[in-house]
Amino acid sequence: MKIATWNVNSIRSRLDHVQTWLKSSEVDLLCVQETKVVDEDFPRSVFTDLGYHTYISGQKSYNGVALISRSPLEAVNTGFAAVVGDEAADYEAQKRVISGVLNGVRVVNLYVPNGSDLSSDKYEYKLGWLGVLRNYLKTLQTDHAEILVCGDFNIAPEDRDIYDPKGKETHIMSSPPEREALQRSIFDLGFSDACRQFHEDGQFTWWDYRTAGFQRNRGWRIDHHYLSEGLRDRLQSCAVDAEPRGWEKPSDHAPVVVELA
DNA sequence: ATGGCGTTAGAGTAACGA
Repeated sequence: MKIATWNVNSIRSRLDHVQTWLKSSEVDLLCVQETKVVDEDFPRSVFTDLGYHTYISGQKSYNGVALISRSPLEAVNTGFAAVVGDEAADYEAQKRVISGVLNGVRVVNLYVPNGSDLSSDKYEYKLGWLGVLRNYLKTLQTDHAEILVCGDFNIAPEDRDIYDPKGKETHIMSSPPEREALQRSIFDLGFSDACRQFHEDGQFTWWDYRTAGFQRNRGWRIDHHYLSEGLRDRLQSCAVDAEPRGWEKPSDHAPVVVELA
């Protein structure tokens, strides 16, 4: 089965791209971030007409996540609080988490806060959010042997995931505290980076709209698939599809696809 | 050093993203 993650930067602005890409990529499940739309305005029928089941958690203007699946998903839930309860109360307003079970695999679709810059309140929010993520995933692990955590993490795990890492220790998405939080919330729980099973470097997933970032391949790898131990042996491929980034009026992110046996 | 581009909201800019 093929599972993709893609930050579309507004599902309504990217509707044509998402439809076109769904048809050509033939993924079983597409995990979308930054839908930027309240649930009642989500363009559901477009995907229903294409034969997909849609599960959404959105809000006005910002954030928003969705699961678009060929088969119905089981046990879908949204937000951290559905799993960890009151501890996540401060993080429920922003819609950044949706999860469902496909063929026995619990798939978690995340839109990790950006953080703005290191002196911002949003940076503290990002680190706090990642702390709750750890408990959320630990709790899921008690019920599910096989978990895939994917999404826009807004963190480049290592310097080789940035086109030019010079000076990036004070930069959002690559500062040491963010990387340490990723270590605690993902790698310390036994998850592994699907991309690293196939690629040593490159594989950028985001290029800045400004300064012709894509044309000059000034990219960052910040969208990821993380696999529980049992899924590692089933991983057939992990690849960025940079093509839609070159289309007219693109999202600034490209989709990343994993194939599991 | 700053802003650069794109989206949303909503009517001129401002917030936000990364």
